Amino acid sequence: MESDIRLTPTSYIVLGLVEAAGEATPYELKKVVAAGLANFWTIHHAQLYTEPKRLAEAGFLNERRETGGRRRKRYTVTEAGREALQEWLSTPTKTLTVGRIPSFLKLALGSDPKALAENQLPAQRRKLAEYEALQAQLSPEMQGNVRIVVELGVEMQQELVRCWKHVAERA
Amino acid sequence: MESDIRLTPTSYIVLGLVEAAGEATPYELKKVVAAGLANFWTIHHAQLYTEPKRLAEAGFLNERRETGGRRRKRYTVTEAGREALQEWLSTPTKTLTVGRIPSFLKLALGSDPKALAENQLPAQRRKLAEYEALQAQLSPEMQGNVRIVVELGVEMQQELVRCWKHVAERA
DNA sequence: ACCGTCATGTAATCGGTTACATGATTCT
DNA sequence: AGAATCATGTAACCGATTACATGACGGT
Repeated sequence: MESDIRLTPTSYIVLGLVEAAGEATPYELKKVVAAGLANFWTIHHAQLYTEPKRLAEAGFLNERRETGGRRRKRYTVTEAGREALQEWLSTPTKTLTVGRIPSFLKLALGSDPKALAENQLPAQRRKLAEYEALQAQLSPEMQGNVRIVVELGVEMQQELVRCWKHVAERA
Repeated sequence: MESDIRLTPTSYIVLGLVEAAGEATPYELKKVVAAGLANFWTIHHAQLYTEPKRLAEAGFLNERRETGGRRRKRYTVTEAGREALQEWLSTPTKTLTVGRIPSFLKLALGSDPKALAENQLPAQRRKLAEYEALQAQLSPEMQGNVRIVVELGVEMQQELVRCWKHVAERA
């Protein structure tokens, strides 16, 4: 019950997903992540095993081991976990910038704008198409914020395409 | 001369900045970073000491120690370093998505959209104003890509503001 | 019964972050 | 001279990434 661990975004992802599922195994989390979150936040399957363990040791999750079959671990959030999550959810974020955009970094470090844009633009367009496809096949009665987040993701991708178009046009 | 280290974005930042400066000490790099790059890529001063050392050991930088005064280390890029940098600069990036956006993550994990937007929007607007101020005071004959990158940064920030406006309006 | 894939983890590594510590300059 | 700040690094920690390894299940 070392309750004083540092909670990272990964922690809140686990807390949030377990909370939403009611109860979950790491593998189930993995599938949920792959189904959407993975599109705008990298998270590796190993973390979905180590992080719940960490959170359980700190008292934010309950860990229960199955007795039969695969004897896998099932997690539920504790009261403390729910509180920590709610507190985080209701606090505005400190970092207000878009994260790291590798292609912009290349530009900043001296890439030839024209050449880079010519490579980047089509790739960026393909990615946008992917996102829009994802958005299209979202079941209409999909509840909650998922729809909104996907929409925002599409908007950001459109903006990226626009950015590279500008660079390309700048001759 | 262990030439087989992994080169991370941080590596290329160091290579690129040293290349641009011709020769530099970690502290000089720190100042250059603070002057611009820091706005869209986090990098800690400790890395500006450890990373050049790593790169020097791998043969991508030359390390020369001052004899007098502070006896600090001055770095220049080697031919190998220049090649590695150029190769990276001319390769299109694999990651085509905007990086991690913490506020979007909160939304995805169940934040109340309305409430979050009301907090996020003004903060996001302030950040945008900062960027625009930075852009305005960019000396007009500032060479190369710096101007472009700052411009793209502003565009992305504007997009973020638009995103949160949409969320807010969605009632 | 066997094989391939799905499922479930652990271990090792490594870069990024936080903390600490000390040596030069500059200012009063 | 002493204080404050600037400059220069090292050390410890820790989370994220990569690799490895094994067990269960479904199909043939």
